[in-house]
Amino acid sequence: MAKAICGIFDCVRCDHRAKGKCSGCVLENHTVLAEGGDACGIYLCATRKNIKSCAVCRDAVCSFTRNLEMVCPLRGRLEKKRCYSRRLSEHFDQKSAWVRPESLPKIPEKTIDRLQSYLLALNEFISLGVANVSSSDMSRKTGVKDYLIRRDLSQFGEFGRPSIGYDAKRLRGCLAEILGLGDEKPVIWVGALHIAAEPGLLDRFSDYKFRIVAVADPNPEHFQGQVGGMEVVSLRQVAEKISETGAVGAIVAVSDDLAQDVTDLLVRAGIQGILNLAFVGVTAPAGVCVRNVNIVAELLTLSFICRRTHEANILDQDRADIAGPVEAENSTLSASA
Amino acid sequence: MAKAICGIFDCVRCDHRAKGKCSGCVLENHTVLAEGGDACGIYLCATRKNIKSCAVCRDAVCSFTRNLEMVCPLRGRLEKKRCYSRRLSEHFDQKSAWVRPESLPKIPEKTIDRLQSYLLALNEFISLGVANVSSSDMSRKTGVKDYLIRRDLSQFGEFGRPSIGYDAKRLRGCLAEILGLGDEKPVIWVGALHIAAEPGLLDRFSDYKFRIVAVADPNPEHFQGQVGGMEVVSLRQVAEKISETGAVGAIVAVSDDLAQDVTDLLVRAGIQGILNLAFVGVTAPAGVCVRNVNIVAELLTLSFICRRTHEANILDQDRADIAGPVEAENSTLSASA
DNA sequence: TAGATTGTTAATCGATTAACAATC
DNA sequence: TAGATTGTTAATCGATTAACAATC
Repeated sequence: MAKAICGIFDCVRCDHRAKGKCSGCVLENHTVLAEGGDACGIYLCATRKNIKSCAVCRDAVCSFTRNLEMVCPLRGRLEKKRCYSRRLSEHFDQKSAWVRPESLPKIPEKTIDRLQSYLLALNEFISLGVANVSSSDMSRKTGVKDYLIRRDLSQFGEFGRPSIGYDAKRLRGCLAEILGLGDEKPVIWVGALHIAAEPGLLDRFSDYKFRIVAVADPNPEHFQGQVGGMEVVSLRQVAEKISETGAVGAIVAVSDDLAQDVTDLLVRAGIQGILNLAFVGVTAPAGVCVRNVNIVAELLTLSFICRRTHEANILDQDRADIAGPVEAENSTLSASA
Repeated sequence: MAKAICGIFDCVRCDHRAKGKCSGCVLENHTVLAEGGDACGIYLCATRKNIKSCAVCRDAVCSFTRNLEMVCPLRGRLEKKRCYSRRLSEHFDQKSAWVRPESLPKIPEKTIDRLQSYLLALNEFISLGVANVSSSDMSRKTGVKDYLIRRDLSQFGEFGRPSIGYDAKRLRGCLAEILGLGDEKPVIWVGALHIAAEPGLLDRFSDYKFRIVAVADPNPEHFQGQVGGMEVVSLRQVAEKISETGAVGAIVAVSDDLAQDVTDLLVRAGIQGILNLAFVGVTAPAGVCVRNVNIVAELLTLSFICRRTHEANILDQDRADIAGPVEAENSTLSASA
């Protein structure tokens, strides 16, 4: 029986390996084992993704230990057995050895949004031929404070090296991995108008590995049953189409009055995430993620902020005027008493 | 000389009246004085908008005092004069008499977003014929906690009555006022593709008093110089068109590579707020508000959240499995030692 | 070794939640 | 008066900022 390459677990007999995935892996390790020989998925995952490994790589300190608990949920179990504990402590530093997180740490949405801007910045740096970037380099490009960048990144692992910074290409790879840019994400688009108008739209989404696998519309006949080379099905066929294509996400771009009905339909058909582009918000039961991108709402918020900034400026000006020329008092105002 | 109707200020001689607006008014009082007779703008504003007034309305306690400082920036000045202080304290309760806010309180964007959902909820209640709604009614409809609704609203004034709730129509009016739904907001649209595709789009914006006063495009010839009954001008003519139409806001719906250039162009032309719909973010100098509505970014964030929820569930399941059948240990795993 | 830069721990800030006095 | 509901004050929570030890 082949010994596991990492020297700690007998991965060959691990049922997680048999399942072809490491359940807790935040780095979407789902397909690694399918290709592997005798090496365990954790090792393959770590090296493939350029993440420092523990027992194999040459780095003196394993920087992956902090996340190992996530990568393999069996670890906590092994540590409690005396026969394994010695080997474990040989390979992993003590501070994280007995920590067992109750659940995956919650990542705020704001952080995710920022990760995306880091990715864009890295693309620029790489196209400029920069090999290493520091958090302050990225801060200048993105406008996000350097310590916040470091803090955001450190939630997912240790990607940088003190005094050197981050390897731009490696970090880009890791961010793409974290954001799931590498995986195909099958999506159904409901409401064919936008696609009909902008033929290149589907391709633009596929750049980010969102593959529009189906298009539906309340009135497929308006489009002669097809747009951009794709069949347009009716709302009645949506559920069937979803199970056929395996779509997990949906973009809802129908009229305001249909938005909620279409959402309900999609939820019943088992869609897990919905992006709603109508001018009204929609809701879904717990377990289904919904994001409402309401352009009118954004515009209203924008207009509110503009107006308020404007008024605050005028108010400040008035205050300055009053504080300044005191003698002007009598000329501009008198009491009614 | 006409005495001011509120009995406190001699508004007729107030230079703010001459200017035709009350600078600090959060309720967009800018046009009130133009129509008024001898009554001061503050009084007109308060009654017209159904906000409780102080010296004229019959309510024993003036609930508007908290905001009066904002409404008329001259108040603080008058209070410091002994001859006015008695009259002031007759009309306004003591607790707010000497408070002088340094600036307009900052309203978080999240609050603005919520105000819009309150407005939608109120519309529903009103269409159902409901006259009074409590914060818990609204909470049920919007999903926002009742105390948060009350807190949000109280930042703009006192709109409710204890034990009765909020007058639905009145509150709707106030919210519309606060959000600036009553005012025409002239906007220029750059990138004609969306409009060409969706002929009714401009009308949908005008429902919220966003009036698209001009349309520009990098290639106006693609549209034979017009879409939806509007002339399409080239990017070169944008600045001219903006000053001609008085557009204060802009919607940028051009290709990713042009988005930043168009933004810069608009900023130079004096636009105050920009809504960017490209798949990349744009930046503008301080003083210009920018909102990036990046659909791909939203979709990525959505997909991240879905995936993470999914993985957290699996992890929990695994933990439950491990905690449960201990005897299964030897059958699924063995050590390599 | 000195300077630079990371990842982490402690302090601050802001938003939400809870509690409650005031009011109808 | 009792019950309901507001607007506000205090407590909690979470995110950002600052400070710094560890590392290269």
